[in-house]
Amino acid sequence: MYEKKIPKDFSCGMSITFEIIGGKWKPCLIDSINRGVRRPSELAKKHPLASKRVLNLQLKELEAYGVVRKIVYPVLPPKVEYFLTEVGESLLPLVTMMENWGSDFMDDFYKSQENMHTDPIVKEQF
Amino acid sequence: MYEKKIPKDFSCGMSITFEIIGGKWKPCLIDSINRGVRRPSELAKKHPLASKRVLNLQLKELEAYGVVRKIVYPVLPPKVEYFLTEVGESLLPLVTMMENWGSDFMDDFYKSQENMHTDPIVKEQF
DNA sequence: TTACATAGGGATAATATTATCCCCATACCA
DNA sequence: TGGTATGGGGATAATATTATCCCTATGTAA
Repeated sequence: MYEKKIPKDFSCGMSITFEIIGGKWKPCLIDSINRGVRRPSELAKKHPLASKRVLNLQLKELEAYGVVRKIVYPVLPPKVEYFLTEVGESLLPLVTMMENWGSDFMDDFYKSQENMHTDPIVKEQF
Repeated sequence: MYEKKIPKDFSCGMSITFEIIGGKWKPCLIDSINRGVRRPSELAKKHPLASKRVLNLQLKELEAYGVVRKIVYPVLPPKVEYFLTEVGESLLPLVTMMENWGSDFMDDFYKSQENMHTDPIVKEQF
């Protein structure tokens, strides 16, 4: 965490939603925790492309916003588990919908990447 | 546009969805265009907090991905209109859902910002 | 002793995104 | 001539986000 210098405008719902799930790995974390992957080490194995550092940071934010709850067992070696709160569960339909839309759009997406520079339509008459 | 150096991983739908609507003003633009605000100058007036520069950039990306279609009328002063494509319209339920979720969560959100540093739960017995 | 597993975070570098400012072109109007 | 409206973008600065590396702590097992 560091101090933000550009004040964020949270007047519309969209900006809040993005603040909550806008991190690179947050939706993945929510999904994984929901599927029963609860411990940090397990989450790290599940997302090898993400550094542990970032996963920790994003879990911390999710916890701060009440999306996940963290349970620390006072044992050694340490044991920690994350669970979705009610708020976190209420995000699941949204996360699912975003995942599904992206999957459906995937084919078009790759095509649009090929011809990235198409000319705009110019209407000659109107 | 500039060359990205960290290759993005578009293997899951979520990452694609974020690529499409992940910009700061993209959901706002999609929503506004859907509501009939089609011309760049109108969009700029509707979103005074955004610089025209960024709006242009994000409109360009939306166009490149086939979310909006740009129509240029060859007149002076210039006239341009943006419309949602089918793909763009298919995003509307998602955008609406994100907006609604954020609005519903808004109260909790402000509370969670007040006590941002809560202690994690420590289970003494398990 | 050494290594391992576990969870966490400091310090810094790299990259990505957005903000700011200022310029272009052109028809019209006063 | 000078100002206005319109759409667009270059150059650069500021900020935000993520990546990399490496260190802490501790009980257990080899």
